[in-house]
Amino acid sequence: MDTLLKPAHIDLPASPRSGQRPDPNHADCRGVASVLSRVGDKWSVFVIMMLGDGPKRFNELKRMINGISQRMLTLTLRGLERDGLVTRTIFPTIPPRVDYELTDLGRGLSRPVEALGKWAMEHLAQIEAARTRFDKRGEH
Amino acid sequence: MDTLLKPAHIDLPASPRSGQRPDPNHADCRGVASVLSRVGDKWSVFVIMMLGDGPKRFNELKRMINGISQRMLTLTLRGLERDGLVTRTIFPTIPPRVDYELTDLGRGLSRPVEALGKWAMEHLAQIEAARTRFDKRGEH
DNA sequence: CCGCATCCGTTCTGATACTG
DNA sequence: CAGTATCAGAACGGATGCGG
Repeated sequence: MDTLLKPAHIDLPASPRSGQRPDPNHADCRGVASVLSRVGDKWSVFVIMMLGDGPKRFNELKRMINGISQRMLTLTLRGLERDGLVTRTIFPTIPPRVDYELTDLGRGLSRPVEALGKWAMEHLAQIEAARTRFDKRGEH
Repeated sequence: MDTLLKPAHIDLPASPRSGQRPDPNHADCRGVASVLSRVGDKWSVFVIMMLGDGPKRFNELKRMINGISQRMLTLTLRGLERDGLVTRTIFPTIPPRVDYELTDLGRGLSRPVEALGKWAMEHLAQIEAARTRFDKRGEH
């Protein structure tokens, strides 16, 4: 079990040398980063959104997201489970069935996440326009 | 200028085979993903937050974030600039001075982002507890 | 049906050194 | 001070095959 499905996450970039003196204001930045990188994870956001509707099965999620590979979905779900954002319920039937559902914590997170998603959809055009403009200028 | 400071971003995972039939509901997921991955970018969130206070200089930002390397800060700022979220103002003085500031678009984004950051800080303890618990069980 | 493990290419990151 | 170039190591991500 050496390589496992390496979650890796980010945990902490490990606080820098002791010689440094970050503003106390930003002392918690590292910790926050580890939470945000879960959210920032491309797939996590989608999974959280999909699960906002209610519990889903593995392949149901896979189908909904559709661009995701099995591996990444497994990894994402594990990460979410690890962080206490989703629960994993196994029904030892044949064939097996596994349901994923948001915890209260996860449901709380889904609100800001959906706000972000909403914003993203509304301003998508503007951003893409800006991107195109920028790229055109850059290609000197 | 071959390797440059490769931005790479994500742009689009490129939509899958045409044989697939994702719910129309998720047709725009890909586009949203490219926006979210900017937000999800560990550093982007911090930069946006820092800039929420007002314009900042390059090294000022570097100092505030403190875990970031010069390279990553440059990359992050470029990406943000590309997306039309921040402006870059150069003062051709000696020594040179460059100010970064949120655009209106960026300021709009900073609201949901800060909500997310706020949530992250408030629930950090719960998440870390869940993580520890999970890891302890995993280390069979 | 659910999910773990391995191979293996691609991408990201940090450290360092060099310009204007 | 602000930024670029380069390189080597780490992490990510997908495809495939196996097992409960």
